Amino acid sequence: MEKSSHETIELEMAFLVRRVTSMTSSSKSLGMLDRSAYLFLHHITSHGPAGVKALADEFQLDISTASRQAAALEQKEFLYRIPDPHDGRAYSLQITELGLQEYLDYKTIRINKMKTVLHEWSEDDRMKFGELLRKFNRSFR
Amino acid sequence: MEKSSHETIELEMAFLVRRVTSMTSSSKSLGMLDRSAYLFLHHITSHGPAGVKALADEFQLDISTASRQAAALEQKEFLYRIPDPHDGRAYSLQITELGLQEYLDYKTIRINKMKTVLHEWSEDDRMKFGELLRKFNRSFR
DNA sequence: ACTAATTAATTGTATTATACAACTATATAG
DNA sequence: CTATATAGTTGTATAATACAATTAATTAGT
Repeated sequence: MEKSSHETIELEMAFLVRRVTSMTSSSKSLGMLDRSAYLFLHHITSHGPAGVKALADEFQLDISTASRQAAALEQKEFLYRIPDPHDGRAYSLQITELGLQEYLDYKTIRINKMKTVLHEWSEDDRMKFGELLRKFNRSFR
Repeated sequence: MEKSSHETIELEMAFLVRRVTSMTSSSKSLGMLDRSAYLFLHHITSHGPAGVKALADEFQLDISTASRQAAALEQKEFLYRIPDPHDGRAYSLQITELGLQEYLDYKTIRINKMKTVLHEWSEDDRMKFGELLRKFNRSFR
């Protein structure tokens, strides 16, 4: 009996998460950015400043988790906060020069890892894979 | 400037891991299997009994982590161990009826989740996605 | 206008997955 | 037959997460 496409995706997804997790945790030793930190910096870099709530929503994290991540990034001086002029409770998190530098450096490392892993693939397959991954992520929201 | 395929994959991969992690952690409340447990049961179910070392290698986990996972599964009576007749240090982990049941139940839940997420996709895209995910995972080893 | 309900964020606490290091017991090689 | 390697366990630490309680500010209902 052949595996259905759903079945294959379901299984390979479990594998994938394990593999990617192990890949990122091995490089963590060298003060690397963790996954959420990377996503935060990416989001702020490409969509502009955001508050803790917005980041939590975007990444389906509990607000408390997002708050701690933001605090950690602020403490490392990768982000700084300015109070929202219209709402005394809220802050806007902005990226610092140092944060941007760190983000770009880490991104380069990640892209190079991908290049290594995918160097034998056809450009066609790589494009298709990227496209389907994006589509899959969008299907989730 | 267009994103390169590597760049797209790199970014979407970070998203994906976050999404999938959040999906599985939300269902965890109901005594669901965690990711590694699921992978262990899958592996033993489809490749036969295995020792802690083999499982650790297969999933690129530290042996201590694999040992604890195995112990947890044994404690829940999803696995049982029999001593290796040729090596007094080693054990072979086998799946119990209960473990198999749990594995199959959880698998069904996961597949159904995938069906929900992917119901608007063409079967072509689903097949291609599954295929590329498998290929990606194999590229990693 | 004033109390009630809502919201943004933080902090306390617990859990889980993980790694690394130290250790035990067995097996294999010089 | 000693020295080294291997399978597995246990101690300890860390990171990412969620949930609950709390604080301070905003918005809505009467």
